[in-house]
Amino acid sequence: MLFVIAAMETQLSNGPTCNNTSNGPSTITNNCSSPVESGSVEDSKTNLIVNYLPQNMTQEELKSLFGSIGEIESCKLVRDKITGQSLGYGFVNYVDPKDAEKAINTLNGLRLQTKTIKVSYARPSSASIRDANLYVSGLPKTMTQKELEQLFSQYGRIITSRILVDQVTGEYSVSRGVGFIRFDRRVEAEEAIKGLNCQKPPGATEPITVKFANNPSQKTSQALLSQLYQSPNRRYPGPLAQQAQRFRLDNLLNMAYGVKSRFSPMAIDGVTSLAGINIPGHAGTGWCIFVYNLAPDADESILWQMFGPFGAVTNVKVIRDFNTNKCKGFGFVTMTNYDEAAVAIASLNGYRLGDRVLQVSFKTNKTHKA
DNA sequence: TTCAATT
Repeated sequence: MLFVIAAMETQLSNGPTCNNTSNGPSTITNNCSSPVESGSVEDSKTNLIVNYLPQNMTQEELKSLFGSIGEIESCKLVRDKITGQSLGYGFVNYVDPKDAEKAINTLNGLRLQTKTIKVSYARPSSASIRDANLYVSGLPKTMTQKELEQLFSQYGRIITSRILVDQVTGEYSVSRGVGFIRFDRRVEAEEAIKGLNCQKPPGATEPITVKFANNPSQKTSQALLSQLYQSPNRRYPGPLAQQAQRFRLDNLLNMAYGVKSRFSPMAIDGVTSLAGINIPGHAGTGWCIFVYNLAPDADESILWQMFGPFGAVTNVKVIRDFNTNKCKGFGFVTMTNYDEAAVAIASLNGYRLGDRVLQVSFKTNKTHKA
């Protein structure tokens, strides 16, 4: 894979900047790559951490890219211990501190494929900065990243923060009420949990949940396997498939002849985020469907198989217990088109899967319970 | 038995 230097962004004259693009966490506070932040004498002036690297970028390519700035003492792409997959970040240690500074000024914010890389000074490796990452849920949908940081900053220095959003449509995006806060030190994260878990943020009606984040590297083999189903085959025997196929054919005919289905609230689709009105199941770009009464051993593939034949499915999720990894009895499916989602619901609600009768509906806005 | 979420 080649990385085109010509795609380099105009960071050259701007100096160190924070990466506030949508593909990675970012700090609001303007300290994320400034040399001034390294107050400690122990802080290296040559060692850089590079975040948000494209998944397929190799250590050699990382070295090649950063070697264009100056002589590199060492370079390491961090990989998953088991799978060998890149974890999307790495370290580059220069011989000359001036080159490290130059690399920040030149390469921070560089766009590589779908990513915008972040280049900043690495903090000294130590036990105290490990496991300082928090997962926060139940946030008010109106809370901004800045407000999130303000809430947590009383407990320590925030390294990165992020609020997860539904897929961005133009300028608009909707918070999923879930986010991350990485503190400088673990003790700060512990204090934040004590102080904020199960507490209502100012003005909020519901308490938030604050806990240590999962380690992303311990992504289960099950989760990795489920990615193989991102291209589900559409073979699904039985009358259901025929119903689904007939509907798809109807859709094609409608498109060809300009016939508008009696469903299709497409007109509302484009304005929901502007008007702030809530339509069941509607989340930014698709229609979220609640599937209830799944078996404990249900997995993502069954959802792909059931819903795929009805049309464009962008996401499926089986909700599992964190400890047992067994399905908690429900899951979610996101479909792009209202018509297809509506037919899928009409067809699959009451459907017998094994010895269970499924209940399928648009997702409602039942409130978060910690 | 009825609505999550893990950059």
